[in-house]
Amino acid sequence: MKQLVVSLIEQSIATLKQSGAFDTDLQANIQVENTRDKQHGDLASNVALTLAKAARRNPREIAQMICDHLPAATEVSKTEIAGPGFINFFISQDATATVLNSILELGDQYGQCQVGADQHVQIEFVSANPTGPLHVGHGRGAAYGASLGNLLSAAGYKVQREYYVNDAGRQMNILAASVWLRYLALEGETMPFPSNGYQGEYVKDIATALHKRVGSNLKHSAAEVSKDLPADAPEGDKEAHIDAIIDRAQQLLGDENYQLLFAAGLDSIRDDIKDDLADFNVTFDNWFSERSLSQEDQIERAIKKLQDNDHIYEQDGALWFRSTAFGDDKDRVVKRDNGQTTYFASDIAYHLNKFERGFDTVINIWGADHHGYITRVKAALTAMGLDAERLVVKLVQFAILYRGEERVPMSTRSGSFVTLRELRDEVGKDASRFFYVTRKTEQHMDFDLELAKSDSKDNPVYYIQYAHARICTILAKLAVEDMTWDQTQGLANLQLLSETAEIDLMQQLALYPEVIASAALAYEPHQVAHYLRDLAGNFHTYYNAHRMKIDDAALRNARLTLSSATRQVLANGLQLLGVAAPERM
RNA sequence: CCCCUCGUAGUUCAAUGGAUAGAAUAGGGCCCUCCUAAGGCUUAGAUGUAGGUUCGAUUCCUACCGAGGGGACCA
Repeated sequence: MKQLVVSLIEQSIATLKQSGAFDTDLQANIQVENTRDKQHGDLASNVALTLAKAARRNPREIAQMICDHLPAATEVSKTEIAGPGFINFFISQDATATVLNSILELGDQYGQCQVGADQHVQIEFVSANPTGPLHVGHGRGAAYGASLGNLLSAAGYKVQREYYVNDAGRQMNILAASVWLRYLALEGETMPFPSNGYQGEYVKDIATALHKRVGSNLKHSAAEVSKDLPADAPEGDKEAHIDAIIDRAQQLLGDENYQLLFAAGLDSIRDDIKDDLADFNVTFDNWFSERSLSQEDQIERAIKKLQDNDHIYEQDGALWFRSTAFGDDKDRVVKRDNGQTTYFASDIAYHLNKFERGFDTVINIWGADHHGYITRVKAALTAMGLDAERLVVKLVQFAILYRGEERVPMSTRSGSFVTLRELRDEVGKDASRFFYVTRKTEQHMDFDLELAKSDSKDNPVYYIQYAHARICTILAKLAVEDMTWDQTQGLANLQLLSETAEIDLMQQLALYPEVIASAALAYEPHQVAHYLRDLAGNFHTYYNAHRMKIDDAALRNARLTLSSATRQVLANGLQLLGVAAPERM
């Protein structure tokens, strides 16, 4: 419809140029937008305002000229000039109602579009360290990434969803050591738990499972383990203390048994995260192991690539990437003087790997605490001869948790956090998903657990689901009143849908494909959430004002057809957000 | 000190540079002999401060104030 109006305006301007009223070289940038206020018609263009300067006339005069020369179109019932020079278009009821044909024909495909043009996009998100269960802080990134993936798919992109498993770093060794100490305790070998170890109950659970499986095979005496360890905090250095325990574990257990221990922690937590996310309706196509990078020499290869391009230098025994040449604040170490590559080096290799897999666009969803990495990662990509523009980093601001007035402190290490699982149990999957994804990612958000738990009516997701369920119930209970719904008859009688509420609802339904395209291009699923809220509101208003189960068969069929189309769009939108569309509530 | 994000009704959030800044909740007042009142109607209420860019700024730029997060040969 927008396209039609644009072309009408184009034709009018062309006519005016031919008649000499406008200069032939006048360039018109024709924008047509949906009006916010129905008094301004259905579509509006500001073209006259933008032409005012070039044409040296006042905007209202130009608008009048354009209106006078618009070709006739049955879809447009009326045009008006308003305000400073807007041209408002009123769309006929007939043209509006045709959207119901599309919706019912396309079903769950309605709203899909091809703005993605089959481009391959990878979305990497969550990627939390597998050192403990996900907490509510991860929930936002999970909800956003999953919804974005669905949205981009609907918009015609080929999407791969990936989780980067940080299974290579020191934190994983700390986890292994933590599991070991809990395991030893089960064997009666107790020693003080390191202040820097992972203290959560889940570590004990992993130890218990491990103990059940391997018996005493990993046992060493507490005296042996704790002999000559550097002091823990507060007297000593907690980092040196935990590192010494890790070294001790590797010495005493040997490589094979240490790997067994390590894998027990990693596998258990990764599987748990996988289940946790699946229950949150978040699934991945690929779980990418950081360790696979070093096993396949990809890190060395990435560093070599930077070296070949002359962006690496040696200083103080370490290898540095000259990222300042690409706008970074300081140069970054990729290989330490002890020969170990840094986390950043893994990141470079990982991103090189991603681009080598042939994605047109690579999207990283990162927590706001990672913003400092954007510049350096993009610098590395550029230095390796890749187009850094193809890496899109979306930062997700933290959700600040409240319990009523009180702020909930969050810390993984101390084990004092609200897990995502607890949130789901308390608030519910649908409400949590919707709550997270209703805000745009840049917005800092307050998450009040008390509010979310205590009274679920405060959450608009139920309002939308309720609209869906209402329609389902109406259709399901027709038989009780000896009534039928004939969709073909309904579509043949769409001209009967002339109430304001009906026209508003149809117009809202017609907007859905635009919302999908717009939300996808902006990477903003929250647009869909807000749209659904509005759509549900339109339906509730309609429902309260007019009856659908009525004796007049023609009108009944038409109204039920409209309701059914509304149900379809609500279901399609909720599906994108990973929220259920219940048939009754 | 430097960098990033954000400041909009009492509260939680919207608003491709456009017309009278929208919802939801909380507060006033109404609507179930009627398809689900988890609903509807109605009323009241907001752009942190100061400049700039222009026909027009919540939106773009600068400074300041306030909130959150970064600034390792840690991951």
